[in-house]
Amino acid sequence: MNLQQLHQLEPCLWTLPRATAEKRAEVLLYGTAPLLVSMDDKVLEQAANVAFLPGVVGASMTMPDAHWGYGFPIGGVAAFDAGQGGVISVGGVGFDISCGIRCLRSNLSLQDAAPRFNELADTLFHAIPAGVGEEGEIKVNLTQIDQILQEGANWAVKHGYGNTADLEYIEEHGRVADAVPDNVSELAKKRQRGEMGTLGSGNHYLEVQMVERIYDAAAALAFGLHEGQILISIHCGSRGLGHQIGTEYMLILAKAASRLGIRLPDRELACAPIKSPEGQQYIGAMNAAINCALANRQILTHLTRVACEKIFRDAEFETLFDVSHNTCKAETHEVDGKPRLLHVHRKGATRAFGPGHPALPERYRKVGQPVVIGGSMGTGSYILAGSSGNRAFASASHGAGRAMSRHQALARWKGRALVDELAQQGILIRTRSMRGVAEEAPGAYKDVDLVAEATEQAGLARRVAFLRPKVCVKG
DNA sequence: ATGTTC
Repeated sequence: MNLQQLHQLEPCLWTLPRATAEKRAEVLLYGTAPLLVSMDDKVLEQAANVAFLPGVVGASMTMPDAHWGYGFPIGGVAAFDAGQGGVISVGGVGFDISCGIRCLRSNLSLQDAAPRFNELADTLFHAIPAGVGEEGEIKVNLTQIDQILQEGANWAVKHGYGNTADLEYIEEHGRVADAVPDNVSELAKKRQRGEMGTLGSGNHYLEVQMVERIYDAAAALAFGLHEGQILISIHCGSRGLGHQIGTEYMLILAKAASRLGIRLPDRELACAPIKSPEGQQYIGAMNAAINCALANRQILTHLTRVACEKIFRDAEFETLFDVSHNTCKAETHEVDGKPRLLHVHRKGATRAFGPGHPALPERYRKVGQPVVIGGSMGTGSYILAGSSGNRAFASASHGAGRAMSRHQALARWKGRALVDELAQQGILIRTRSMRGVAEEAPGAYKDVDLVAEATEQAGLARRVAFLRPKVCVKG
């Protein structure tokens, strides 16, 4: 991205100046100059396109890890006011609805665990179904799917996957309201029958990590983190069901936009007014998919515990938090001094409520919401805490963010060589797809350290801990 | 991201 066309407002905040006659909202890009320079021009173009959508409030924004996505940039945040013709967009949520990260903290130290990492890697690889279309041993029927879409992680706990303590540390306590299973097609539901408790593919993973560095002692204490501690992070989403909903509603919302005469700067921005029948229908289906993803991560949490207990008999894994980073949520935010109910699209962006937010579990309320920046394979991840100040409608970065396409990565790296290289660095990879590993090469991503640093400098969230990967089951 | 070109 060429920075000449931008105006720098702060060290980590940039804007695209408006032409006088132009009727669009502001465009705000969070990040350092080097991160922005490394981004494709498409990111700016897409963020500017979003600023033209009806009812956008404040600004169309991008996080420091942004990259080119379908319609909206990944790492994009935009809020809409239903009362002002605001829209809901499939591309603003993403196809992997409620993709996110479940983070578990353990009572194991690196010293305890390291001698058995090989065995742990094999056991987790065996216990966690991963790969495109891969099904697990758990089969559910369509009636049960409807219950899952309604009850989210609560359904999983009720059926023996994990415990009620987990629920307190999931966004919305594991279940979002206003899910409408009837708005989800039978095909979407059928695709999901064998995919509950599966990891999926692409950038999804299960990683065993060690807390290598603490940045904020008070927040680390609240989050139950200390140096040398073993954590497990599970990155996955709503699998076939969410993807099928995205595919179907892309068409439905495109037709609605055309029927209502909404002019789209890019056809990939298919959207409908929040108040329209199609908009409401999608919101009901999307919420159902969020519950599906929350249930999926809850089941995976259980499978992870069972696998770990085979190796470490006294191991305990508590849910630190579960963040979603592909959602649209109705939230109240203060705009020009007045509270307003807004539909906040976060696509490849994490909700990051600051200290004192009433939605946070009591244990974390003083320090802010745990935010996870999942790094690329083998580089490391960060846990942060939401900052006060409510910047970007309380949002933060979600990962390292791609720096090159999957295609480019395939041309440049070989999966087998990467696995060997990472093993030399003490990182054990288990995968069914060497092609997937090549696509996910660490070099195909931005530097996660720079993303985390910029996230903090931009005032979006503050760093609490750095996690070093040890074992990675790759989707 | 995705029963990876229904």
